[in-house]
Amino acid sequence: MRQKEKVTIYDISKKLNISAATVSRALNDSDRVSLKTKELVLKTAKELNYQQNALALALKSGRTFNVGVVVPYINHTFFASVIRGIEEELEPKGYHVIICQTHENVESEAKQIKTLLNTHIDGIFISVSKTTESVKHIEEVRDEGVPLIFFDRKKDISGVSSVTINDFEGAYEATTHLIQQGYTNIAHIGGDHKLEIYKHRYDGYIAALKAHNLPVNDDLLLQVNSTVEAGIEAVKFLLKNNISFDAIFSASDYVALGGMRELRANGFKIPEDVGVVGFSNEPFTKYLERPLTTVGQTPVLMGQIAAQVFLEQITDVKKNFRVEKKVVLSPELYTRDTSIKKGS
Amino acid sequence: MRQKEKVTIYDISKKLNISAATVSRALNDSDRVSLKTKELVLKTAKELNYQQNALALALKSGRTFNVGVVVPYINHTFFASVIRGIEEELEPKGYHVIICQTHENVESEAKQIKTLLNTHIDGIFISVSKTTESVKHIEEVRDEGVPLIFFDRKKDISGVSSVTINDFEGAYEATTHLIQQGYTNIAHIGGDHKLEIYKHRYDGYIAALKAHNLPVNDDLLLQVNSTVEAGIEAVKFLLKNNISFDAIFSASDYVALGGMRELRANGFKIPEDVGVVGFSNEPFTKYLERPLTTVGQTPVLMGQIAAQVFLEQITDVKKNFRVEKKVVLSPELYTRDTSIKKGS
DNA sequence: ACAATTAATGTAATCGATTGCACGAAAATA
DNA sequence: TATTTTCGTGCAATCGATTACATTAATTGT
Repeated sequence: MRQKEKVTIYDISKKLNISAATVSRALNDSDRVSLKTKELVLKTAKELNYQQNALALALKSGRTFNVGVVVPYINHTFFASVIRGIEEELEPKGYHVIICQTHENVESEAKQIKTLLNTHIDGIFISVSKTTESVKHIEEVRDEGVPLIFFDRKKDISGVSSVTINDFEGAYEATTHLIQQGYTNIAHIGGDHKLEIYKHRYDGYIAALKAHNLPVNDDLLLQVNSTVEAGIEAVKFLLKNNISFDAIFSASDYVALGGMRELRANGFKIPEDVGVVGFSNEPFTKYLERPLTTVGQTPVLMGQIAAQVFLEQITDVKKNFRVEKKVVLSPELYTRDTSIKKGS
Repeated sequence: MRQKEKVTIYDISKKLNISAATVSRALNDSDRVSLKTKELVLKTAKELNYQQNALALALKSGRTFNVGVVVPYINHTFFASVIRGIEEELEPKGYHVIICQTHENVESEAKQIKTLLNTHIDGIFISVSKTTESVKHIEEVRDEGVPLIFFDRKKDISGVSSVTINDFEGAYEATTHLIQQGYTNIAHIGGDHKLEIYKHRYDGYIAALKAHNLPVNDDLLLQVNSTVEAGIEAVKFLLKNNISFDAIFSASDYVALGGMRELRANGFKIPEDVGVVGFSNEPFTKYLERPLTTVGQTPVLMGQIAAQVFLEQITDVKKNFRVEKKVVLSPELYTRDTSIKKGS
């Protein structure tokens, strides 16, 4: 019921009739303590089940061994997997991961960062929200000297490292794959270009068309939210306006799913009449009766690498210089049923 | 580059030529400070952009406003959603959530808890790993006087609160639904009974059969891991041994999915030849071309309630008594395509 | 006008660990 | 033997905020 009184170095020092300073030095294996006392201290520390008080240490040293991760939503598979990657890499080094979600809201994002800074975390990992335009709250982190690492969704801020996916390449490959399968009239249902990732996917799509001498048709370009419903609406819009197309490259698996629903509802066969490629390799894509071709992003790896960049960064900070490291991971196309024309 | 020097109450006290004690009292709105100084302090605090040092406060008060959440895997939708619920409830009260994953490994679980305790968190939420049998490491938390709340997967320990789903009821309803649809030969592919949840789901299944005067056939009872592959294997096993069945109630959506794959591969039609019901309402279940009937668990709500129980607990601890609160949430059956016989 | 309250502020200890400086004792050197 | 090193410890300040207790100043009552 009542708190067990914690054992401190003073308890050890009293028991052995030596000063707390010596105990501290012994526990830290300082070479200024005799072997005899060192062993004695270590022994009694074990006996009394001494646990170092992390708070006192943090107050003194300024390091908490806590890092913060800020994401739009933690129960989105992608972000949860990145967090897992970070956690797996940092946990063995004694770090704890504090997670925060912004619900795609800048104000929330700014507030979360503020409280994280106040909690004296040793570093921050962030994937910015869709609504983030001003980056003042992010620059503040950098200016306080706290290591900051962007992952997936970044902003261009000098002196900040980032780990991202090569969205351009992923989109280019996906589009090229559709072209090679014989599709020539490929629609692109993308997302808001305020987020770099969607801009890059768009660019990759355009580049692939041009590389294969296909015309770019503005009618085939849409920007929608990343939901099943938005996908349904997008395809409805295309059909209603009699815009003809024989394939869809979607910047979101959810949108692709919605789109396929609507296409089937209108009698279109996939992949015979319309080929479909999504983006993200969401877990559900491979469980569909007709598994969806999609671009995979290796989120766990992304988290691990972000963590490694952080670890490099803190040793650099000690040396009092800042490196700006930009890591770009290659995506992988998972070629599945929805984009393979029969007999080809 | 270099750390901005943090502003402390001493900076304020120097600037105003008053003692740090008065500053502290003013900031805490004590009634032992004159209104004049109070305003003055508040004003200069804002001017200097003073931020309370959470570490110093934690060291003094023993409260860190951090809580720990221990789950098997954080990128499983269910757990991620529970965490989200906890986070949403506690964040407005100034708490931070520290997450840890055990990878279904007791040793890891024990270690995580140990380091959490050492970080002086204010409470721990835990869903135990599959391999957890001894509960010493968990009792230690209770004995240290740290509020502890089980969610979903619990162990019976006196003096510890829990928030769970009524798995019995969920299984009972799912099975009853199949019976009402006209299925009479229902197999149950469950999980290891070491986890209470699987035992309860099994019990619910049995109870439903008995309530409808259906015989319990041991051949129709399997225990497997919660994976697609295990589902495939399970159905293969049933078919190979010529065990006839016209429905499957699975304790896992993944297993149900694998089972359906294998059934279709063998020419069975779902739901005409075999009805299928899963458990968990994983996101993918509703995106299947033939959406899966499944039992939903309201994980976000579970997290929120767990958080509320925690908040009650800490006020109780102050009053120096412990309440053991057991909250059991009702699951909800999502009736979808895989269990509705045509024309019925 | 003087004692008794009350109001406002200051002093110093505390939370637990770390660390520069100082001190005494033993060992090495002259 | 006298003197300088070296070695092991202890003292006390520090990190930043809180709070019991002490102290001073202002106010009230008689």
